[in-house]
Amino acid sequence: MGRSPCCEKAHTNKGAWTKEEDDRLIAYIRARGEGCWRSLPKAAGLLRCGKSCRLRWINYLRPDLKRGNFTEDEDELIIKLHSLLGNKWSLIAARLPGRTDNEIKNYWNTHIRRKLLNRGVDPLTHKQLNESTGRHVASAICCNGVNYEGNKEDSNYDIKNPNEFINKDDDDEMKKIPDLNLDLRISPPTEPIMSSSMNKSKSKSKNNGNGYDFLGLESGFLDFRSLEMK
DNA sequence: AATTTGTTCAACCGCACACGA
DNA sequence: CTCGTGTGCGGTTGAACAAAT
Repeated sequence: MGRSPCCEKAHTNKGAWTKEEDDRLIAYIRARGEGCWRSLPKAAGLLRCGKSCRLRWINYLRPDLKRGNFTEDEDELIIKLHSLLGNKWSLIAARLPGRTDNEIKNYWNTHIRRKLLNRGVDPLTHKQLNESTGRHVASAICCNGVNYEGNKEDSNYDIKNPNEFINKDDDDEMKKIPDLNLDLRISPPTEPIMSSSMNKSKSKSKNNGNGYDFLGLESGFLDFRSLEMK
């Protein structure tokens, strides 16, 4: 019934990784490098499927990961990039050094979405809720399971009259980012950069001087300044 | 102190795509 | 061109923890 499993699941561990498994994976990748995820578990002596190993490495074990809280700048960058790219978490992550798509996705769902709603912005459309259709307003509020009328943090939000939404802190914050024009586009990248960056998976694993070209700072393609405002 | 409810985030799942045979 | 395989992505789940009752 259904598809066959992505890999041999008999005799594979699931759930949280142990310290020992982490150590084995790190040691193996240090010695052999990334790639060949399907065969890696066996070679590394891990009872995990390749996908699980890849995810663990990318999201947690990679040495270039920046752990810890997101900064205000990162928040704003994520919001801006999401308005451009939608739920393309991997593309957004590529522009945030040391952050993973999974981390950003989680952060979006737990923090930023709420933050935007507090500002009266629909996280789906990035438009003011009062500019959205009634359906959008309803979905943004109801489907996120957030009750604004009962939320202390959202005391400035009048659900009956989003036009009246005022938040001094957010107003100050908007002054810090006056260029947050959500009607954005990305200027066409130059050819060689485009080909290297868009040729994602393969080039990524082979671009292995010391890992990834986060932010595209080396290539220049992903430089935030290349985001062009209308 | 015990229980319930809410939140966070690591990990899983299935699909889509790229690529080589 | 088709098919099989490997990889990456985005959505979802659920365990662990925190806060509220």
